Amino acid sequence: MSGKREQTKQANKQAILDAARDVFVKLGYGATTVRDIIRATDLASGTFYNYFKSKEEVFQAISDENAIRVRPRLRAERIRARTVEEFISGTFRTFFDYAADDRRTFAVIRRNADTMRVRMDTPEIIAGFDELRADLLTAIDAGLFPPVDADYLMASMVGVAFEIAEYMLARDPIDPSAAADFATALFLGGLKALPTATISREPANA
Amino acid sequence: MSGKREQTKQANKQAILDAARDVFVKLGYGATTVRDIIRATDLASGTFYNYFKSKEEVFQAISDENAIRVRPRLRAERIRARTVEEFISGTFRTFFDYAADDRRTFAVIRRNADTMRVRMDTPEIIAGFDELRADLLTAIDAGLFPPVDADYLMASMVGVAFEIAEYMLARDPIDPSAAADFATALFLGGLKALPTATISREPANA
Amino acid sequence: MSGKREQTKQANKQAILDAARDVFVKLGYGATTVRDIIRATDLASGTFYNYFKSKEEVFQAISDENAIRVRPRLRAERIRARTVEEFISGTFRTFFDYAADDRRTFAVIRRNADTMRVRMDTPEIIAGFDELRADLLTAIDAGLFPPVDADYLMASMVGVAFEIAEYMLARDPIDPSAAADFATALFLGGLKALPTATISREPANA
Amino acid sequence: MSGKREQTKQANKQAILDAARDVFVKLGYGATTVRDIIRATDLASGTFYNYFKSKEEVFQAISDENAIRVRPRLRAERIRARTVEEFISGTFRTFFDYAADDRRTFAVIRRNADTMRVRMDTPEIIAGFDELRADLLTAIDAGLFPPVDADYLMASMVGVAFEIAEYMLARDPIDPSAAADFATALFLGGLKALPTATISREPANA
DNA sequence: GATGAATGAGAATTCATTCAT
DNA sequence: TATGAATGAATTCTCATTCAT
Repeated sequence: MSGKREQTKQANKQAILDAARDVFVKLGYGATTVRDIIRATDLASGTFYNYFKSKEEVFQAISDENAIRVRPRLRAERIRARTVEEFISGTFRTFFDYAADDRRTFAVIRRNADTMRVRMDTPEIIAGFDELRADLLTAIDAGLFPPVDADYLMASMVGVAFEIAEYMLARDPIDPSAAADFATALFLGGLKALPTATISREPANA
Repeated sequence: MSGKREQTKQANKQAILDAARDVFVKLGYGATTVRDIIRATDLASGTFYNYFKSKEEVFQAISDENAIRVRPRLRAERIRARTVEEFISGTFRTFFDYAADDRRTFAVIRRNADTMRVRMDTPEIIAGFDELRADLLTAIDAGLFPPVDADYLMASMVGVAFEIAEYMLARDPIDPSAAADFATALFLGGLKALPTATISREPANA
Repeated sequence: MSGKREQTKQANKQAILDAARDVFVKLGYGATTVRDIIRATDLASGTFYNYFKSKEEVFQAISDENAIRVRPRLRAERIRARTVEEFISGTFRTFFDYAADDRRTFAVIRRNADTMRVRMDTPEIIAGFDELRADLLTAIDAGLFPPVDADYLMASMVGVAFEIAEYMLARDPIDPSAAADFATALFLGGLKALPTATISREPANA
Repeated sequence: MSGKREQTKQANKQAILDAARDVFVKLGYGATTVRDIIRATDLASGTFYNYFKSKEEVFQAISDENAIRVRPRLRAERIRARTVEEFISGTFRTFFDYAADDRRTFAVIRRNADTMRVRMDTPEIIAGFDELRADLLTAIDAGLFPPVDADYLMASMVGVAFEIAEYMLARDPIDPSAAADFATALFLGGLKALPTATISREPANA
């Protein structure tokens, strides 16, 4: 299971994943072909099929790899939360920290092409949304949250998280903490609770 | 200008757009080919190219058509707004009404493929985001809004609008008013201002 | 036959021929399409077919137009010739003068593309070759020429004329007289009769 | 390097070249499509593109293959030449021998289509012209030739060689020796040095 | 398992030509 | 006659996938 053979196998698989991530970011998912991915490795075309069935599968593997990495952290934050504040701020903080850390992979699912902007949610990511929803329901049951529409609340958190992340990553320096503060304040107190800022007139370009 | 010739041209162009919208919804943008679109019309393959250069162009035409239709309405709402409440609620109400009305087109840009969920923002849509941002800045200048981070606030509104719309459209009956109330309350007062609801345990499937 | 209608017809036909000549020179015969020719006029595509059946026909019309223009001159020179010298020098002189005058059209049949060099002989041009051959036979019969292989002599004259013309047109200034002198001397006395020249080491690039 | 794989590759490439040559001769370069070439092999369409990018590339490969074969022979003749006679006669003799030997390939670059006659010179052929020009300059420097216009002399030899070859190949029997004698005599002594012949009144049809 | 050439279905696109206006 | 959009056959070319080595 961990002989030399096994090592090569792992190395090949990883080489494909790494190459694919780069190519997806560069060309976009739609325009990427299996050939493009292979060309970005030093493997032969046939070898690809020893590891993946299609570019879809590679894409999911990359995307899942990350969802799987961040989901448990998000869960842990929410389970540990004793107050609404902790639930909300823990979730956003973890998410933005992760997005900042792993922004190359983030770029795979959230791509700004020449003209179009695309966001792709894989099953694993969507499962993360369901998890959030379930945790919200649990929190409502526990009396932590008022009995609000859990779908819409989940949707709101997801929408704010992904959309702000986009603009956060376009800034220099990248400041996940500020992003988390903003989102948290919004959810806890609405507009009037938001941190005030020096306003920039530059056009946003995420 | 309105001879039989001109009429036929308009009809053909519209036939392609209609067919394309259907095919995009059915197969997803990525999987759709120009051939698929042509096959869904009763036109000859060459005719497609008299009107569009590629499926990208058709997609943009469809997407833009709608952005162009809803953007002025959104602007009007925001310009008319005399209070924060009007600004926020007017924006969401208009957006969700539009999404409910034109949900077929909405499905084109926000599509649930076999497994993946994709959202695509065309330049025209993105221009709508910039417009919102500009209006927020104006409102801040006018003292209507506190001086908050306009990019993040715009991002939050966009994220919440698109994400809630998704779940709203999955419900029966579709209730844009409730969606608008939810989003508005969130932005005006945060979580504790949200309308309470009878909680459904069914999994959300947007 | 010469009403306004007739004038327009002639003008249209000429417009097509002119445009075609330009396009043939620019793109080469092979790469040129009927659409390219039409685009270079301000006529509609259908109009083309009122005048020509295909690009082949246009090409031939252009090529023939010229062959028809120069062939009688060549004939006249040869018929008038009372000596071998007059026959040879008259032929070359007329040919090179024509090539220099009408070099734009000459470029249509003798094109230097990026990499390849192409020469195309239309039936009208080939008929000109046959005419030369016939005149040579007449001259042999008349005792003007020795009884040599008329085909090969004709071929030699044609080969020398077209090939030298190529290089002549690449020079600045273009000197048809020098070209004619060279070719004439070669045919009358061979190498040792050739005019001596200051030798240029620059690579020839015809 | 010479496994079964490598053998198959060579065989496939050659099969394409052979098929292409046949098709070019049959249909003419202009009318030939990549499909035509593929159809003339028993390979799959995609295979063509493993070896060549376009019909242009195949054409050049065929044409170059031959230019490369004959050029060294021509050079050798000219370098070995100790007199003008040897230079001229060696060049023509070698050229006409080659044309007679390899007349199938010769037909590719000098083709009589339905109506038009086309001659195409690829870069490799043109390089052969430059080589001749360089050798002429060397010979002039060496005092072998008088200081004549090397471009025009080269052009004359090329023109005569290709044009006579055309008619030579149309005869039965094909007699490269006679062709060489004719061309050599022309260049050495002009018209009056040409071999006399029994005159045929049949129209030449090259 | 790795290789990489062969495969051939099928996608995009062009283009000559027609024909209703 | 002129127009120019529609036509659809035909062509180029790509690409996922297979399979002999």
